[in-house]
Amino acid sequence: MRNKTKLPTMADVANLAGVSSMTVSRALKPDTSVSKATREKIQKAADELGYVLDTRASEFSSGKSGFVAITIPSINNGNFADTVKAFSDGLVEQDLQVLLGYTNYHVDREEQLVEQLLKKRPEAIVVTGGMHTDRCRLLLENSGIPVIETWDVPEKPIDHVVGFSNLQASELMFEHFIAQGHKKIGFIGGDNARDSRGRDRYLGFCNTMEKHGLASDRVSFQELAPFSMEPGASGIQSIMKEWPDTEAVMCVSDLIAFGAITECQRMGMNVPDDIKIGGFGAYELGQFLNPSITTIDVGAAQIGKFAAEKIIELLSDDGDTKSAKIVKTEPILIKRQSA
Amino acid sequence: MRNKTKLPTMADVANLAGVSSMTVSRALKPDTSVSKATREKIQKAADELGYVLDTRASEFSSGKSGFVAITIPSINNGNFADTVKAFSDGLVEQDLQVLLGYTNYHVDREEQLVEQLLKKRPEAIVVTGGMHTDRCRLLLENSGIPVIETWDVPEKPIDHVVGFSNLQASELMFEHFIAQGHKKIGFIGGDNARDSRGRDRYLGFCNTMEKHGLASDRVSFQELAPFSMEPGASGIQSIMKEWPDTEAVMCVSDLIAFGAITECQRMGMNVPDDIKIGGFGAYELGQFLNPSITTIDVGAAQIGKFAAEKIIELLSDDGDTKSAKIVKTEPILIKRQSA
DNA sequence: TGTATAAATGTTATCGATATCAAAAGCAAG
DNA sequence: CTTGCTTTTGATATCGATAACATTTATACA
Repeated sequence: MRNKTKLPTMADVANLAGVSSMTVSRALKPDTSVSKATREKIQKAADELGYVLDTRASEFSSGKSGFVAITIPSINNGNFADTVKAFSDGLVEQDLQVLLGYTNYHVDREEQLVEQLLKKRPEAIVVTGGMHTDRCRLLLENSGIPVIETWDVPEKPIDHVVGFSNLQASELMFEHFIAQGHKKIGFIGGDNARDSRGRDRYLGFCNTMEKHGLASDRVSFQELAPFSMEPGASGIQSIMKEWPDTEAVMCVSDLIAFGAITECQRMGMNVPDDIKIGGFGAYELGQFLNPSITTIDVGAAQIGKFAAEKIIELLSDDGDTKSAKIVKTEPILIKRQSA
Repeated sequence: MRNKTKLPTMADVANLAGVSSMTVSRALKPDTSVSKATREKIQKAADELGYVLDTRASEFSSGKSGFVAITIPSINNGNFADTVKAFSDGLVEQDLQVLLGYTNYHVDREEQLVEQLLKKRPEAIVVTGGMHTDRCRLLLENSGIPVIETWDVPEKPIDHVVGFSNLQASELMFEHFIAQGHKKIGFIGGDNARDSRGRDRYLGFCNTMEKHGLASDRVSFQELAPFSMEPGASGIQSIMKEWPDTEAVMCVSDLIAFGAITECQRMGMNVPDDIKIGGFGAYELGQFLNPSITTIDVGAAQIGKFAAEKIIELLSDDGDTKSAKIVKTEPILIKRQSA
């Protein structure tokens, strides 16, 4: 049955234990001066009433919310999940909880989300990427809390950054293709307007090709920004149809690469003998597929870990923070079978 | 620079706009009686100050927290991510936010998490599975809010349930194997002590085998409960080493099946010609792998959707709720290439 | 034993928004 | 222009915990 009666409050516990509510407040948190006997008495009373602290009141009163916010483009993406996991693991000890929101690769949704999150007065906020609406930027700038942009190195950072250059990262793959003697190279991407990191990877393609005097027209952009596998299949189909002599293709993520490789197999092509396919993100599945996927490891977990460390430092900030505002992680090429 | 000055409050906005803070409060939410002129004046003042509502104060004052809590075993799992996504999509319109926590398949961690979440006074809570510590159960029972257990049909539900029988679901696969004439059938699972849903799938194996007078000893349990692919590879290796004539194996999840299938390929075996491998969960990657993975679709998204609908109904509850306390989804076998 | 100091507990004011009730302003109809 | 109604706005108390300060009790040491 739905219990409509009011939940017990601290005052109820105080009454039952025969102390003041202030003493209850102290007894319920560690490292506060309450005698052992009193603490036990209060704990007993609290248990008896089934008392659970109301953090809404607590947060309101103390002015601290006890959590940090993080926004990611998609919840259903192993890379971002790794970042979030490392991030939250890094904050557990500080008694900081993580409030997670996902933007579905839409800046408008991000703006809405950031506003919602800020209303809850987090102690810091982490966002993915450096592309925001003007209002979102303003909200973040005026929030009065540390802001960390991740997974990218924006030209004009709002505050702190933990990320890497998606452009340089993708160049690693194309240099790898070119070093193997390939010239007819393609790229399968997503919606560049919505996903600036994907766009930068594409720009890495263009740059590298240009640098080596090669054409950069073998490109297929698939609609879906929430990366999944199907666009990889369609993407490779359309590239092979238009440019059947393509030698190597990089996909904007490993999931796309997965779709592309398995589609190649269904079309009777051998990867890597007939065509080389590279991915991005070092997803677990890339290790196990036959052929295993050559990819770029961007250190997704590391980003989360660094962001957590940064936040801990910023929140415990006695005086001025010494560490760099911009922390760069180093993407590396993981050479496997597919390319 | 870190802005240490206090953020503007509603009173500041009221001052600037020349009205009372109560009027500001009303102007900032829809469907409340404020004249158009006043509302615009207030909106202008709020924008000018960069005012963002403090929901901590708001929640505290109104007694409503505006969010619901959900716990899942692992953040890094497409199935649960689907449930969470559908769940949060279903609640967006109600202005209910979702606070997500993951238990890492540990009931102790779940207890801790549930307590943390309840402290924030959610308006409802959704947990995965029916296995809880005694204290966790008690906390949930005394919480005074709707509780929904999902992904399972517990024998003694706490309150509401949206789930399915993992035991019956896995039987579908074994009946499928047996209908094809196979007798030497195996199972690759995880840590049954921690994952009761995995254990039920194993029990489905035992039941079906027994029912048909077949042995159920071809089993490998891998340590990792946060399912990933590697255990599939080790699992199939150990089964094939001990029982080389095994004809069909079901894996406790598609990710395990993925690891098993690709490992078979590396060992030079053909799936499904040499051995049949089934999965569980209908993950996207199973559709694209060659061979595509025969699996059980449990309707992960549907579970989230139903849970959201239930919560909306329960929270808007004028009188007594009419709908069933227990909602069962219907797992189905998806026949593909691997089995 | 008495004084100094530390530890334990209590009192009061307060955080910022909102519920509730009260008052003022706007408006229609006679 | 006045009565009676609706719409809009305001004043005040309040949610439950905690910060800050005040007081009492315990402990140490001369």
